[in-house]
Amino acid sequence: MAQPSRANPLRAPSQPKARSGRGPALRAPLGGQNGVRLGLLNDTLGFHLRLAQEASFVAFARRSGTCGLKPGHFATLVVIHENPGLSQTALGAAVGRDKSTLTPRLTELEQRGLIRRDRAATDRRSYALTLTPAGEEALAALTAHAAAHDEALDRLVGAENRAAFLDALRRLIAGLDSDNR
Amino acid sequence: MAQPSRANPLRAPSQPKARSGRGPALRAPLGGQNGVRLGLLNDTLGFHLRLAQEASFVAFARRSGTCGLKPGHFATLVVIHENPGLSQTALGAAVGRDKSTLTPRLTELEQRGLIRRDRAATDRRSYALTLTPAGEEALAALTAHAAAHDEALDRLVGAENRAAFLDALRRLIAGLDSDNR
DNA sequence: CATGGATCGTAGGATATCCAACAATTCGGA
DNA sequence: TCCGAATTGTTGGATATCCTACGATCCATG
Repeated sequence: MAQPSRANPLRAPSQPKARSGRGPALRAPLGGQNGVRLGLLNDTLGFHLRLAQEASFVAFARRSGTCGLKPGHFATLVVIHENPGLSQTALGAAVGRDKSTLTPRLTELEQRGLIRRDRAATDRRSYALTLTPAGEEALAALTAHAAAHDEALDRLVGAENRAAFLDALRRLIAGLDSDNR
Repeated sequence: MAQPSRANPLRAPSQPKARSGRGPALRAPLGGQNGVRLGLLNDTLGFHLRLAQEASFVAFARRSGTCGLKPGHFATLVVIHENPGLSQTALGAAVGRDKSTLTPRLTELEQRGLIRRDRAATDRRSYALTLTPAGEEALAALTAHAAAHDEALDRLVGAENRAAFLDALRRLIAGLDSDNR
């Protein structure tokens, strides 16, 4: 049976129409606050995990973009800072990216003068990654953005829930990671 | 100052070496359980959100792959099932994907006979999406996988924490989404 | 000290995703 | 009624990511 399709909340978001046309396009509210029913999805951890992560990613990108660096660069710089001399493979394992994904990212960071890739003396296959002074500066700037970002997340999660929330995420990571290999 | 690099836990994961070489490659534990320090990342919601989401995605993909469908297909089918006749744009808004991303996905689902795209009578620009009987069957199979998956997530999060965890995710989605546009 | 298996970083191919631009269509005002 | 603005789905270009394959290198075992 075909939908009556009159005053049908399912057809198109049909925004209030008034927009001061700046930037890309207004995105419709996610998670089915449109009048679109999500059914099973409504009570599913996995789906909400995805939406929350993507929203967080975009929000962080908006902040960090002001200094010409994207979210992926942040984790990269932090880990190099914390572990000077580590290899690309080890870096990838730590930040959760394939080593082949890091190749162009590190090339770019090197060309921008933020990191150094020295051939490791003890193993000439690998590079020893370090931050340059400029890299440390960039990291400091990014760190400020990251702090502000995580504060925003904290406010949404609620300070009293933060620890439990983070623990739950850690359990998911540890538990699923052991499955995923 | 160059790293001494002897007994240096930062160089390479250097797995226990014994592997029964099957499948792709063993992935090193994420989240810096390698001996690699994560520094700031260690206490950051955003970073853990990303790792948890990706792990969940991969885990679900492994389940759903057994019936030839990927995670993205699940949300698509659920929402069409719940909202027969909706448009591609409305679907995209609900599942959090750009309409142009859905074009090839819907084309594929249509070719596999799982959905129908009828031109909407009232608006000939848009399609009215519905599930075919085969699509309903596929959805049923996927739903079983999804249920098992979310049970696995529930176990890791802890039944007593589930509601609070989900609420926190919802607050993040709602709060960040309003920023991200 | 040879040699085969493991590991390093890179290159290439495949996918998924976004945004911008487009033709077709709809809709709201003059 | 007519026209400009908005919307629909598609296309094309740009990224980010993964996996596989590869040459170079390392290392454990003979």
